[in-house]
Amino acid sequence: MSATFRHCRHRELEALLFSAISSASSISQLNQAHTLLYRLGLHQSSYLVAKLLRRLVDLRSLSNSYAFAVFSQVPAPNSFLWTALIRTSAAAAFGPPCRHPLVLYSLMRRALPPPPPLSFTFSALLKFCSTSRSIAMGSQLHAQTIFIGGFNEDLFVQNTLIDLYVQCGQLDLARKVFDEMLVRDIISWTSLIVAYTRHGDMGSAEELFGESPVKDMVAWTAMVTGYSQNARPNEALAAFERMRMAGVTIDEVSVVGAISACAQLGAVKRAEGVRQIAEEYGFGKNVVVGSALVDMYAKCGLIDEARRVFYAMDDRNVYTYSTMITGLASHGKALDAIKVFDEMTMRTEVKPNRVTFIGVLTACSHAGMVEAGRQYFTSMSEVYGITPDADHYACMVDLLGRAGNAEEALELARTMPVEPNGGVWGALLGACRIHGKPHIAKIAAEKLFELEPDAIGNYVLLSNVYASAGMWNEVSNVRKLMRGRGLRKNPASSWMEAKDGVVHEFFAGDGSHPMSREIKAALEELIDRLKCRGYTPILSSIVYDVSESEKRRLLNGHSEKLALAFGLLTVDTGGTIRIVKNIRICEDCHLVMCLASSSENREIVVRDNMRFHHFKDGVCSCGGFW
DNA sequence: CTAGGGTTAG
Repeated sequence: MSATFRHCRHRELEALLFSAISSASSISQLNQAHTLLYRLGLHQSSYLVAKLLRRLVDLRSLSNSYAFAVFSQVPAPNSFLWTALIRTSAAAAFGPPCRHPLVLYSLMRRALPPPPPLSFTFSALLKFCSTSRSIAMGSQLHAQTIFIGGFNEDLFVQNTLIDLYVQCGQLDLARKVFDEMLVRDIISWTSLIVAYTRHGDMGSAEELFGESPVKDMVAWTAMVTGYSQNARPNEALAAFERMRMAGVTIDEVSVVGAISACAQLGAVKRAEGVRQIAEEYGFGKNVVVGSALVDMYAKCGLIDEARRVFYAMDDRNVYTYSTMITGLASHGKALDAIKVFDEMTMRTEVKPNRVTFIGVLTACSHAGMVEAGRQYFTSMSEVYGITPDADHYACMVDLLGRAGNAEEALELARTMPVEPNGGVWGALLGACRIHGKPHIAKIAAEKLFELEPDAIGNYVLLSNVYASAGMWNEVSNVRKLMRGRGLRKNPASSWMEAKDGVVHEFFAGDGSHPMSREIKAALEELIDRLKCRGYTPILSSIVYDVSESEKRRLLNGHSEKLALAFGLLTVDTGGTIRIVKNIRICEDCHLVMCLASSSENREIVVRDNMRFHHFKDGVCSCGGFW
């Protein structure tokens, strides 16, 4: 009777302490729980100590000596406790007195009577190999699993094997494990689907997704994010829509892929729709969702809405701040970007990272703030301990070159302590496009043709520099080079979202749009009105050696002008015309937008591949820096 | 226990 009672009390106490450990949210609370265990004589319980170790891993406050000390107090650790210790050691950078997970495993095998090894212990070892990318150790363990009875049907073991090979970049081996599995669950399918999406192989991902017998929220989300991360925003949104149609519930993670797809499209109506869904479910409070929304609004041209979301957030981390800074930079609001950076560094605990500095440096560059840019560049290593990499040097080359100092930019590219990448030479070539330095452009382009032989834009840029300088022989040489390498231009296009959310895309000189005739007429009328106000076409924007009248004809066929005319015809009076372009806006179109913004009394926002241009009352927010 | 997340220069 009293034994039963004592037993009951013991069980109750154990349950109480178990929940105390589970709810510990800091290392000091965990310490208190441990002290309690000690006082009550329960520090020898494998069950409770194993929970303690697992909580230690969850809290990421890993102290291996502490873990080992706690473990050592248990006289007869069972296999659960051993496994927890292995996990602790696998999660940390192990050092004395902690041992390597495999060593612990052999100690465990020696300490315990020889039972068949537990699958979850083995999974913990495999997981360790997977996180530490130890393919050699992992495949040895894999070989062992083959001889252990039941492991070929054990989902934990098999799924961890898939993960191991995926993490080590061995997709074929992961697929082999998957194909040979006797039983598969949704996790096996999804692991492999995600592996394909991360390798950019959406075809295989689609195939697997189609074949998988069950599709849950995570699997659907994997497809949505897969499309989004592979720059296929329309398909991402379509998948998101199908997912909701199929009645699958969504969570914070599911909406992020859709939000990021809207950011890529720059389509405001779609964006508002997805935002509404996110808010309906109350996901807006989540840091990741919030950061994605900030990015989405910034990339859709609604920088003030991005700012509102940013300031309404409760938690902001380095992603949130970097996104806001980069967003402001792309809209040419350098001072605001710097203000956000200062808020972050002076009033919060959030530490800037390398991406944050890329944002700050581009902000300076896009506003011509050379001295401020130099100071931030110096401070990043001296104050924040971040060593500038090639991307940061690219920003500096851009900063100097854009401001008209191509010689110093070239000098920096030549003397920088890390190997210059395509970004560095590309920034230099871009500077030459603005300031016309054919001899420097040639140096930059030669490096680029080696580093990025297939990047068509570099050839076009060089040929443009030569064309502006009237060096038609060199222009034709560049064109020959392009042809010789079998490169063809990505068609330039501009697109615009209509009132109903449908996206209309325009190509240069293209007459396939249903309203094509009206658009052409409206454009001609507009150009005539602008000419009365002193507009002269900038013929040098056409880089072909053709007659002047042909140049005029080509200029008026530019896709952004077609989109502008479509906007003037369809956007309500007083509404902002928002155009997205896949390449940089040309000088003539830039001028036309400026003039049209005042003559038509319209705000026009153009997102090109680099940044935003806000045209209002005849001026552009870029201040001529683009 | 094992699957899905946001920022990057020309």
